[in-house]
Amino acid sequence: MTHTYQYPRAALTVDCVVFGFDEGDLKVLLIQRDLEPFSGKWALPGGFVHIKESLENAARRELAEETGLKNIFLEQLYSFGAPERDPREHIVSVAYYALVSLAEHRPQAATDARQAAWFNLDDTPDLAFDHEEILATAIARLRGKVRYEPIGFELLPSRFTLGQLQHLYQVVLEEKLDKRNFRKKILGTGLLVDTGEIQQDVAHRAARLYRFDERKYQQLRKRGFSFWL
Amino acid sequence: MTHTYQYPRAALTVDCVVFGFDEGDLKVLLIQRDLEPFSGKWALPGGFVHIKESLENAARRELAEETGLKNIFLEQLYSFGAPERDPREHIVSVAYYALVSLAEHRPQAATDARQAAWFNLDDTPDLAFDHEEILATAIARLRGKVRYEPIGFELLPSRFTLGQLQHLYQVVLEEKLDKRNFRKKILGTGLLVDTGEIQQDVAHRAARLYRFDERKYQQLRKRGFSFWL
DNA sequence: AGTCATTGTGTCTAAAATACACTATGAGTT
DNA sequence: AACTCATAGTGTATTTTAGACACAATGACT
Repeated sequence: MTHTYQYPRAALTVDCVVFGFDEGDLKVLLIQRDLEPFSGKWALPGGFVHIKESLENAARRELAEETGLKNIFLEQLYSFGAPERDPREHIVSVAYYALVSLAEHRPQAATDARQAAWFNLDDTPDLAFDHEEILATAIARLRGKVRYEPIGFELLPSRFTLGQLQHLYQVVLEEKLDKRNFRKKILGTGLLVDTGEIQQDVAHRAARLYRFDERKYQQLRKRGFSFWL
Repeated sequence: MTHTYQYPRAALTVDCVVFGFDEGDLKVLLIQRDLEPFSGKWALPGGFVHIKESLENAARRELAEETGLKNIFLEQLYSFGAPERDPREHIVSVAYYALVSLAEHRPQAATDARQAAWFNLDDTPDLAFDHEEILATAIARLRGKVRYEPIGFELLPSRFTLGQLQHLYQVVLEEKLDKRNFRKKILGTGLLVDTGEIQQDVAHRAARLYRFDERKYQQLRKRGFSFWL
């Protein structure tokens, strides 16, 4: 069955930049294309938006189909519509970015045949289409946003140590932070709750585990509080 | 002539939230629709994206056609794609926001037959489609961005007084600012150049006219400087 | 000469950011 | 048992930045 319109229409896709954090490095999830164009090249997970499907739903559906990831933090990034961005025809892509904790969303066996793999951010292969530009835009957004919204927690397991949190911020912001000042500031927000538990199986003094108090953050935010780092 | 595709496609539009500032108030430019759906209702200027046209070009073309505005500050805002946002069919809209100085882009005789008018932000009519949501998103973006990027200048004439600038910030941020502290901070950035001229035709002491030093800002920005207010 | 609206200017105080170094813990090694 | 190693955990003094605050200067208009 075919569909006919009076004027030509661009096709519409979604692409997702999935960031993962894993004791040490910030990574991005890529899939290897098995179809033309750019068959064999690495690309961001994504695909065509179905008719009568919201953009965010399309992004979540494609993520689930191509990478198995569900119920994760996902936010719209930017829309890319340069006419020559796809060699076939004019395809407009609405990009999203997602944050996951690698500890809680394990090795990502792609549910579908395509190969999916995590790449260190400073060691990514050449990407298909304009996906390098999309990735660069996503990195810039993550760096900018992590300072004034508590989204960094999405990259950590639900219980984490202050050391892990500081390390995450150092990797994302690409700058060294002072331990005492960092702890003072982050605990000063009152948004971290000491779970009473401590780290297990580490070859050094075990640290306390904290969790982020989402409820409290939402309450404070309504009253004009803003998160800063 | 018609165009046929294997799968149904959503249509693609752009919509523009044009903010104008005029000695006193922040306004938004709306047009009155002359076609169904929502004929007679006010709406954001915008229209269908042509095939092989970039999104930003489409926004600039529609702005020129519907409002006569050209060569203005324009930035992508967000994409709206809820399936029921247009009663006819699934139409995805990429929204942009624009900033103009009303002093330099005068009363806006719409070039095309449609009526265009500036509305005070706290006195806007009911809008067609989901344009109220788009407008709210644009206001939030403007408020957020004005603090850490020097985009406020786009709303003023190229030469302006510190009083006008302070007033603009007060209106956008909806808070009162201390005159001496404001001047100290804004002059402290080194990004304002005293043109040596002074205001004409005012019924009180005439103020110095400044201009924003765009070149210097771009240089500083490369070296990691960030604008704060 | 006086009124009016707005410009333009400096200091003191409070708050926040930054710099900085040692002891504590517990696993692993000898 | 003693030692090494890696990381956790803690406080103060200094510098920087933000915020409060009041009055004289200008120039058009009456």
